[in-house]
Amino acid sequence: MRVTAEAKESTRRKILDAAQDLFRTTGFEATTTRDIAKAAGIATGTLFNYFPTKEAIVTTLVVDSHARPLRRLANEQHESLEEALFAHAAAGMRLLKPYRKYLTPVLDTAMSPLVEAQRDDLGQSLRTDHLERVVELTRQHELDAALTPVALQVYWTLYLGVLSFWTNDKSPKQEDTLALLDQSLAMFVSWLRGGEEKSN
Amino acid sequence: MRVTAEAKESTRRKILDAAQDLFRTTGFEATTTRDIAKAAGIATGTLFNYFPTKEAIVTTLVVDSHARPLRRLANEQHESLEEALFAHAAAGMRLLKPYRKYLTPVLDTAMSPLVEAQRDDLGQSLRTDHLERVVELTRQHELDAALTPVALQVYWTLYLGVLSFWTNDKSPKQEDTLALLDQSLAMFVSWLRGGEEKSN
DNA sequence: CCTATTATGTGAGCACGCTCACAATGCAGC
DNA sequence: GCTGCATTGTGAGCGTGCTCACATAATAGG
Repeated sequence: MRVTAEAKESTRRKILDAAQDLFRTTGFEATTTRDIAKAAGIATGTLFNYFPTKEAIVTTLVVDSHARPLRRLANEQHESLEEALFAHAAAGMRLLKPYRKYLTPVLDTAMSPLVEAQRDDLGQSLRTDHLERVVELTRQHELDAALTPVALQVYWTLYLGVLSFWTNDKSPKQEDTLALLDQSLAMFVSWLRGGEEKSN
Repeated sequence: MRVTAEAKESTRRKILDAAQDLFRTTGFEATTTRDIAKAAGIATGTLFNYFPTKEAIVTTLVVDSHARPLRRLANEQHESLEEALFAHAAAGMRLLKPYRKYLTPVLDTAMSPLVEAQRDDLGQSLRTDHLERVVELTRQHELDAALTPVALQVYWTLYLGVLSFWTNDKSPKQEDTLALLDQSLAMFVSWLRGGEEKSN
């Protein structure tokens, strides 16, 4: 069961490579599953032996890009929580950058604000990993008491809003997106501080 | 050209009624355009003479529900801006309530956070009308200086996040959604206040 | 080695949203 | 009324994403 396993992995890679290539050049929606199969040199049926849906392919591409978890810059101390969260979000977006143009299907499903909406648990890790780090950073700034489930829900909504905006950002270096991110996080953090004061 | 016009309007209504009925009982995705056509007593081709896409049908249902603009409670004065915005959003959701279960396609397209993503201008009014009232209320509380385009973008993101959550809210009376709305607006308004202070 | 069993590949075919060439219908000008 | 034009209705058919009954290939047991 070694030849088989290798062949299987090779087929999987061929699909992902072909898909990535086509998505980049032709776009997600304009690319047909038949196109991907042909480019990978397999039958359409085979493609669906490896991925349950077309979306699962693009989601896998995105998730795989997060496999090597950005070394967390050791513990590069950021002055403020804003700065730390900004750096964190920006790092996530750096990983997502190659997929920016066809991120929409991933946002709609795998990263949906609704936990219950997760069709598969493929994208689950994107959300939980990101949020875990948010919790960690918040704790470092001793504001974690304010991080209720609702607060996390609000954070994720804001982050998705930023990503969604980013998808179509026409400004030269997407600086509009960074501005939106900055404002969103400033609002979020100052809200956390407010909640904390009350509870003290 | 009277008989014709009447007939046309009648067909349009038959489609909308049939669609609303089927969406409610069967759900948006499980309902086929062929089903709608059959229920309306027309051919599938005819259906697409009236609505360009299946989504346009559900969007039309939602937009039509906003046709009779909620009388604005005269000018029922709310103590705080939070309360006013909460009442405004809650009023919007009261209108949307019949469509809660199949609101997702509308959120994804017509109400998308990306203005550029609007395929047609059908849902445009949903966004602009809602935001106009937000501007108006904010002005009444003399905080409109802080209402930058970015701030409006943030507001709309938060509102969509609440609606998206609402879509799947399993809590008995959707009180979780109201809590989320409350928190989101509190955060937003206190952020506006902060921005205002600086600019004064 | 040969056979039985399991894993993988295949493409015709399904149901869907939507289109288009054409048929039926309604109405104006005579 | 009849004819000609415009408007509305029709359903076979297209291209999707995806499925399934089956073919093929690879491994394990003897």
